Amino acid sequence: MNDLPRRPSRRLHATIKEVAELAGVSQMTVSRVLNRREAVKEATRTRVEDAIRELNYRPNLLARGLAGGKSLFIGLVFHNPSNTYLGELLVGALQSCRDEGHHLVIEDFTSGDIKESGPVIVERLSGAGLDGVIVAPPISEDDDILDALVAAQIVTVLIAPKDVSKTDISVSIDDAKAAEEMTDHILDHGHRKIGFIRGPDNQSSSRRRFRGFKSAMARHGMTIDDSWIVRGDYTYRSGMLAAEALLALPNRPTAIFASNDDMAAGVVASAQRLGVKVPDDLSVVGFDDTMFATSIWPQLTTVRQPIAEMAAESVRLLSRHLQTEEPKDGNGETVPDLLRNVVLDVEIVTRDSLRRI
Amino acid sequence: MNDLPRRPSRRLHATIKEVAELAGVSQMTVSRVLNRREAVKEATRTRVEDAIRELNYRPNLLARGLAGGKSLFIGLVFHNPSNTYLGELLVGALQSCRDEGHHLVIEDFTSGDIKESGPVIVERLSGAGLDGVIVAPPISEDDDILDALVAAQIVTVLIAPKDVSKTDISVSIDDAKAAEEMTDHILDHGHRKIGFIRGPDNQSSSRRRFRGFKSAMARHGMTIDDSWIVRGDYTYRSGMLAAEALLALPNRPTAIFASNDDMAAGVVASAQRLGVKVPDDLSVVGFDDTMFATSIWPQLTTVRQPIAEMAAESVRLLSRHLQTEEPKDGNGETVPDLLRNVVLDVEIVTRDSLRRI
DNA sequence: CGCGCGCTTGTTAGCGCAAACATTTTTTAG
DNA sequence: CTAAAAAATGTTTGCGCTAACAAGCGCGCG
Repeated sequence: MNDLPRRPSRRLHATIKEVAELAGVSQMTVSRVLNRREAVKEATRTRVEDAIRELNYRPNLLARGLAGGKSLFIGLVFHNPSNTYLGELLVGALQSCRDEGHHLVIEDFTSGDIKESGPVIVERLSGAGLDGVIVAPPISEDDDILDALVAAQIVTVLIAPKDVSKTDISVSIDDAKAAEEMTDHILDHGHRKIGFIRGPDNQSSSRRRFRGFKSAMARHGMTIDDSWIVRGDYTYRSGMLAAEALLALPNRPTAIFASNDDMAAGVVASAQRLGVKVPDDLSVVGFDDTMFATSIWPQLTTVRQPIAEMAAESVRLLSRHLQTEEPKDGNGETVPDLLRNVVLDVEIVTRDSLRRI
Repeated sequence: MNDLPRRPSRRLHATIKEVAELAGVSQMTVSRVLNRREAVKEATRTRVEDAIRELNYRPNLLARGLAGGKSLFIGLVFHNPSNTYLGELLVGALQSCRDEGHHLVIEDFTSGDIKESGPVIVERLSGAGLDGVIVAPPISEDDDILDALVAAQIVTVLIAPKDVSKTDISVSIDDAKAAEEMTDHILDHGHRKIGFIRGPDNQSSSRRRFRGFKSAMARHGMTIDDSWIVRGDYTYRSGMLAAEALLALPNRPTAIFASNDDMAAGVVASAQRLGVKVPDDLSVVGFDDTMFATSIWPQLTTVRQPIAEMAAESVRLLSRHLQTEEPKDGNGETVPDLLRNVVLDVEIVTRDSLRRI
């Protein structure tokens, strides 16, 4: 009868208190070790770290958040992203949120009309009690919404914004440089006749990718045949159409650089339909490394955007700014040189759709 | 000069204390109203609810979790899902987590070898201090891992499991029925010669879909020509290959039912390559309604799986079980008739790849 | 040699909420 | 109409952690 402990399903996790006891220090010291912001003597720190390891201690995020006073809620705002993109975004953001002790609140504005939703979005966000928001494209390109966000004094991190100003916080990749590298890559494979499928002009990434292509070509002293530049709109269908146009040319390109994977997939489909073998008769490369790239056959050589990493970095940036930006009433203590605009590296992934000639 | 509002970034959120004051009751009473488990007089409840509304009070999840002793962390376990699937899964789960006051912890086992990871996965999960986990396919079909989970006494909800036993908690769709309906749908469009592309045999969904197809055909008194049944493996490439086989047949089908969208997309690509127009010369339908369905051209008529809803429901189920299943010492109070196996409805979405003949 | 200063560590006081127990009010029964 | 049970509400306590301040310690300098 004595065998009923009062707490049957008690937390198996050690608390900071137990760590403190084992290490022979106060809880506060343990907390300091955990948060690495204040000085702790090397010997003490080691002792504490050993105790942490021994007890397999993991701080309780709830308690930490509560005590710290920060509500720790971060919003992730998006509008009709591809599921692919969203999946990666979420994984990255979530990962980072865990590390930083934040909570992700999903704010999907897909249903609404993006035009009208500036104020609506802002209202919903500020009503949600969020400490800050991360804005994914294409909302991150929408001036109206951005203005509204600024006006509402919501700390905001933009992913792949139209242009980085000093006023905003952002994470992006260097589309132009990436496109340049990919163009170099194609040229390295011996191609000289390279077709390019542009994206829609209203997306800044699209413009930057085209610019990168042009400058690589220029750098190599190649002239660009205007008929080899076709405009698409980032859809599969537009890729198909563009490929039909390109392949109907008397002097047709040996390689096509589509500015995203959807269009590249469309190109491959069109080529196959027209009896043009990829990559034997035609090389095709894309951009983004979405699921399309590996789902179709042949798999696409493309540029991998570190979407998850961008999201993770956004959370980190936001977190840091949230911690510092507490306006201390009047005392306009300027935030030091906090990173505001991070540009992440991009990588060319080689698969089967580009061949050396 | 109407200067700065008092506290620029001070907690905009009311606390339970303020609500209590406004309603003229104790904090505890407010808490009771919020948690609806104990008796509160109608009049009091109304007063409290008014106060809550007036102050726009929202309970602090952190504090609630801390005080309640439940850590509220739910794990979502997956292995190499398509990003599409993952995106939907996450959105649904996250949504529901918010409603239920849980926190989602992403556990991605993509990197590891699924074969060997049974114990590893379990260890990582129990080490993470999770209260329960949701297991997405294909892990939810892996007996070893499931057994390990059961042995470790981790409360688990399976999404689309191999088969629903009385012992587990699951959310699934009725693949067979969905396939049956889609087959009816194709037949309704006048097709009599219907090719079917099976998925891999080791995935139970694949088998169920095939079964559904067969029973619909049988119900309509149609005999199935064996040469019209081709095996694929759920990949685009296998869809292409299958279509080539099917279209090379002397008496070829007028419609092809691929058991997922990836293969359906492959079929469309192959057909186009062979000069067979979709949907004019050949109708194609898929299953899942992934991003492929709308990305390619023509867009696929397919069966939409409510993935987000399944994830959301999983969280709800788990939450309910977590609340009830607290082993109350000896007193084996059986959980009442808690829902254990939920089957969600599926919907046929009509787009452009199926045509009436 | 003593004061003060910087470095390191400890102490105290909650964060917002719900569990456990205490108290008051209402209902029921005799 | 009163005692006891039941229902409704209040009080206290502490979840695990960190902020803010206090205290101990060693050191250099006048």
